Formats: sequence, structure tokens, C-alpha cells
Amino acid sequence: MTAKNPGVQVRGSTTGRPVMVLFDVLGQRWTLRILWELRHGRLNFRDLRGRCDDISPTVLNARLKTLRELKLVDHREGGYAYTDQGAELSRKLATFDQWAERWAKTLNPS
Amino acid sequence: MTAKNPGVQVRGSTTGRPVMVLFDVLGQRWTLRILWELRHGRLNFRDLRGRCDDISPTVLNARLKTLRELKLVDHREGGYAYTDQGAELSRKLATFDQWAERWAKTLNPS
DNA sequence: TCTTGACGCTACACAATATGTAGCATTATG
DNA sequence: CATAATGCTACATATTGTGTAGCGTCAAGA
Repeated sequence: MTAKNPGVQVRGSTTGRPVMVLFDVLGQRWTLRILWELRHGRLNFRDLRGRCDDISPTVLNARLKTLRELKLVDHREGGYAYTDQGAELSRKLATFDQWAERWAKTLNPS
Repeated sequence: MTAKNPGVQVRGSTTGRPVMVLFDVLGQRWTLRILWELRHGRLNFRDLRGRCDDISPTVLNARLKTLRELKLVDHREGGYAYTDQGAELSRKLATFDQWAERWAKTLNPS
């Protein structure tokens, strides 16, 4: 499964519509989690892996490769971090946190 | 892999933090797509399947089951549709569309 | 009362992906 | 040199998804 650029056809869609490309990559296991954990700042491979409950390095590497290709994450001295675009996306993901808290309350009013 | 309620421990996380539950389910293949397609209004199983590029019915059913358990989707006469909570979430997803369009332009300035 | 068709699935064999552990190659440090 | 940290890769096993067939229920028409 290779990440495709938006504008190109993608698994599960014949449109190549950018949002489909995004959903395709976010819908892979661990991608959302990785983006979420990078909010802690630039992290090296092993630290990021630790934050992600010791995800298999095979998968972590595959996801990081995709995220780099899609210019959501970069890799420099010191480790992995958001690009500007990735930071924008992560700000969107951050809003899911508050939403999920409210959602959880209505699900488990306990 | 069963969907767990927020507040309960979840695959890939020891916190049970609600946003992790959300990322867990959104990170399964097809979940984002299914939520996206439901923006067309209430759809029956076969129509929804058609919108999702004829996804395997096995997976569609599994995802719908999870989404119903998490009260993001309901199933009534006429088919599947968002709950109020699901509609809130889908509004968040809708903003990804515009974002992805801009992102695509910077990726492929063509 | 017999089709016929729509619908919501389930079964199942096969294919693709993820997991988990080991460990290699490179670089820096003592 | 030896040691340790880092960024991975290899690989066998386990989990998940795919794709096709088709079943059971219901409702409408002949």
C-alpha cells in the first residue's frame, strides 16, 4: 500500500479527491495516533515509538514514510516533527479531544 | 477487535482516554469513508455500500455495528444515518475537505 | 398462492496488513 | 577499542480485510 498524492487515484476511491487521500492515510492503523503524539514536539524514532505504546517499528517506519511523502511530517536532526501543514492538521485533531470528552460523558453518564 | 466505550481501556492505549477510543475506531479502514458518505442523508445498507466503492459487506456491517455501539450512527426504517453526535463529528470531518484541497495544491502545484 | 425483487446481512476461502522480537549498521562518546 | 544510542530491517506469526455467493425475511404483483 503506497501513499498516493492527492490528485492521483487512491485505494477505495476512483476520484483522487484530496480528502479521500487524507482519509485513506488517516484510516490506516496508528496514523492518527502518531500525529497525535507528535504534538509533544520533535521526537526521535524510539521516543515516538514509546509514546505510541511500542508500536512495531515496521509499521512506525511505514507510517512515517507516508507522512513524509505527504509533507505532513519532516525528519531532521533531532527527530520527527510536523511540517507547517502537519501542524495545521494536528490543530484540527486537537479539537477532537474536547469533542470526545463530551461524547464520552453522554455515552457513559456514570 | 471490539469497539470499546470511552473510559474503558482500548487497543493501543492504556489510558482509555476518549480521544484514543475515537482514533482507534476512525483508524480502522473504511470508518472515515463511511462517516463521510453518510453526509448524503439516511442510506440503506446497499446504497451505502455502493457509495463506498462496494466495500465488502462483512466490513461494512462490522463498522456499522461499532458506529452504532458508539452512538455515532443509528439504524432505523430507511437505513443508516448520523445520530446527533455523529452529525457533530461529521461537521468536523467536513472541514477536512477544504483543508485537503489547499494541501493538495501545495503538494502538486501542477 | 406462487413468483419476483429488494434488503440486510452471513459464510468462507484467499489476500493483505500488522505484530513482536531480534538484531544490524552507523554514529557518537569514553 | 568498547559501549551505548539511534534508526531502522527481517521475518515468522497473527489479525484484518476482500470478494463472491447466497440465505432469510418481507412486501408487492400476477
